[in-house]
Amino acid sequence: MTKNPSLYDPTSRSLPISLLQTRELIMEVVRPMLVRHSITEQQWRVLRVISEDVRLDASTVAARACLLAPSVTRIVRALAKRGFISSVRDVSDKRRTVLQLTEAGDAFLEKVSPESAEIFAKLRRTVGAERWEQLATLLSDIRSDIQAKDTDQSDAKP
Amino acid sequence: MTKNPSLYDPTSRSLPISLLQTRELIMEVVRPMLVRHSITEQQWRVLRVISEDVRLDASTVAARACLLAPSVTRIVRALAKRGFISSVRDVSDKRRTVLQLTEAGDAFLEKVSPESAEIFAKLRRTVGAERWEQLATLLSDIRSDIQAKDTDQSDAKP
DNA sequence: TATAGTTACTTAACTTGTTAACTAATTGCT
DNA sequence: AGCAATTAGTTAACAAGTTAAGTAACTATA
Repeated sequence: MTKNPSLYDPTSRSLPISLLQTRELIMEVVRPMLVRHSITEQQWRVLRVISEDVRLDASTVAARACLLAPSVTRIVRALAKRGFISSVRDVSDKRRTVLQLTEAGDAFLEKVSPESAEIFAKLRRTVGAERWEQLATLLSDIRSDIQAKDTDQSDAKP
Repeated sequence: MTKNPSLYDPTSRSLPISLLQTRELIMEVVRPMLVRHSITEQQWRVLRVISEDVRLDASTVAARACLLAPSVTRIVRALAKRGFISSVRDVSDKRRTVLQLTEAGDAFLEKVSPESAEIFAKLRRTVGAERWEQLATLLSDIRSDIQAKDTDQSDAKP
């Protein structure tokens, strides 16, 4: 043990660990569904992110799905091979890749949707709808705060 | 895009994605410190978890640090090699490995501590102490709820 | 007290993520 | 216009996580 344990938050209150543990607990419930549909967590995230916009470039998808560029390259290849997304070079900026959901990808999302909805509805009931919403809002607000601070120049080097 | 986008939460409110994004944003600030001290995220988690108890077996550490058993085997080997922890076979149950922080491990934690504290103090100010605490509490409560539900037998098969 | 079943951990093979170097395209500067 | 600097994405080498099988130790039961 540490001589001075108070130097750190208990891991149960350390935000990075806590966020991870909580996510893990939720994913334990969700994962069997993803396995049944032969899709990985990361592919699922990418699919969800792409479904939210008409057209999105690979970098944006990477940022929103919390993935690095090389991972996205691989995942995009896998999803395109399966026919769920199309990956086309941007005409106005030929460095960029434009990703779009295909009909098949859309159909897949709609097929999985009821199962997913049920799982999350159950979780939401377990946790309580109010707290569930509270957490979603808190996380979103906190992300804004940190990002705003990251972006501003108040502590940039002179 | 999906024909029926309302089937899913926007990824910005999907709890699994949101938890990941928020953690990632925090870790971006913390990671450089870990790199400076030549320790990986996972090793750091294990060290923190072990420091909280006098003696802990490998399985408990795995659960608390959100790691799988094979990963813990490797990480324990690395941390033991560096002299930060001791890994001894339990005398009363020879299947178990008892992990303990060494003097050197303790010293390491105390060396890194001020840097870590400063980083988190800054983050906490950015986010607001109240919201920071609110999030820690919410996450802890929600974990309890899900775990309680997992453990109870109300929906077990007959 | 055998022994079937379970638990704790390790090892091995495979799959993913990560870092760094590379290509191609675009932008900014002079 | 010309060229350095930046950006988007890929590839390749390596490190980490994951799954499955294996070993050793313990527990419950007949």
